[in-house]
Amino acid sequence: MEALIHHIRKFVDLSDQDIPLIESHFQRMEVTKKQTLVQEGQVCRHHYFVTRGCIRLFFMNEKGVEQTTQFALEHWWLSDYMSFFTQTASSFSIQAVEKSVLLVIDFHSQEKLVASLPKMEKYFRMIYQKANAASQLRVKYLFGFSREELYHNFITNYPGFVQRIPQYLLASFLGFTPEYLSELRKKKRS
Amino acid sequence: MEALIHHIRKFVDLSDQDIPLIESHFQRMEVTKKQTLVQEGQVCRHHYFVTRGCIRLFFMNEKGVEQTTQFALEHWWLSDYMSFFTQTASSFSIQAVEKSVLLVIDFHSQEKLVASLPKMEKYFRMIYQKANAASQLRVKYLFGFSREELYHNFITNYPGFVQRIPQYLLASFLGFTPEYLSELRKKKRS
DNA sequence: CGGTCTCTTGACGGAGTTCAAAGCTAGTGG
DNA sequence: CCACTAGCTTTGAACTCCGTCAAGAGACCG
Repeated sequence: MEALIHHIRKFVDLSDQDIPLIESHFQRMEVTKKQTLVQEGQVCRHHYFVTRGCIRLFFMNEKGVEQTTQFALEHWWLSDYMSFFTQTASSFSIQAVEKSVLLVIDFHSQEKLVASLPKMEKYFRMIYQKANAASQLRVKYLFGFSREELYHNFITNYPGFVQRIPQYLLASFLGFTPEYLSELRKKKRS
Repeated sequence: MEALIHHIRKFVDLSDQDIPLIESHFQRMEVTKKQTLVQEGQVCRHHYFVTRGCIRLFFMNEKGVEQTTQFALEHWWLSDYMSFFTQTASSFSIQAVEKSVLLVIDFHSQEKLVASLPKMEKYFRMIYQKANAASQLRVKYLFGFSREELYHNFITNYPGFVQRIPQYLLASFLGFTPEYLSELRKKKRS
């Protein structure tokens, strides 16, 4: 839980008595590699905070291939926000990429928490604002760069992360096939 | 201003004395077609609420072609959130697509407003949450559909909007060339 | 060590781009 | 209110990036 409290304190001031109140709304959860947290079509009931490990958001495209759209590493939040917010069927699945430790909060607990503690309302407002900013830039990269450039950007910006995940997930995240990724790697070497 | 108040009331309850306080933080602004509100490289100082008309977010790609990433119609919010939130150089431009009426609020006014009126903290939290949900779905569509499918989805989901904007903006938004859009339209007719 | 999952290689094809040129439309000023 | 022009849209040909398919080589796990 300390990781979460520390993260919240980057955005708002918490008094010591706020902490148990916040913690009481979350549950700690350990998941194994490839464990599914949410299945496309079900309601995404939780908002996930990654304490350790890595999870991903993905969907199945028309050809039956998994398309990853987001990763969440340590100290990132993730959910299918449409499903979470409206409590309707999810259009994504969520799965652990590695053995991970998560803190989870369900929709009603989150609403109760922000209602009872305005600091948390502010915290989530800021988290969402940041996520929004990141999405806008993501879309800019997707439109502004060729797949080859996306690959080069990614490996230079997140060299450590590239080590952690299999190639096929990276290809899926960048929006191309493992075969083409392999070709790019070869090109780079020579 | 009524449009904004009405919009806020869809998310939170406002008392009558809240209204002048809220209104005092905004400025009304009329812009002509193609008027630039923010130039890529400058700080995006405002958050824009569209009362009437349409504005867009775009950037210049390496080939010198404008790439539109978002439109905002009546009752939508728009900004370069990274620039707005951190008050650093923007990586997008914002321009009016048509003659429009906007309500604008600068970063410090918005922070003051949400600090003085917790309802507005909640309102913006919800606005950002919705925007987030929309972004996730947007990325899903971008990855999951071919450009031709994106085009068909768009014209069936937003038939009225297609009438309002020039073809080349639609092409830019969907991520392909006006030439290819022209080809798709021809294909559709026959 | 055997089997399954992951990564690599290469040939081929097709969706979408680029370039250039001509036709069309709409806004502007006279 | 018309005429002119700049900007938008259409066409078509050549080209390119990247997907598909199929087959082989590693790598990892029981």
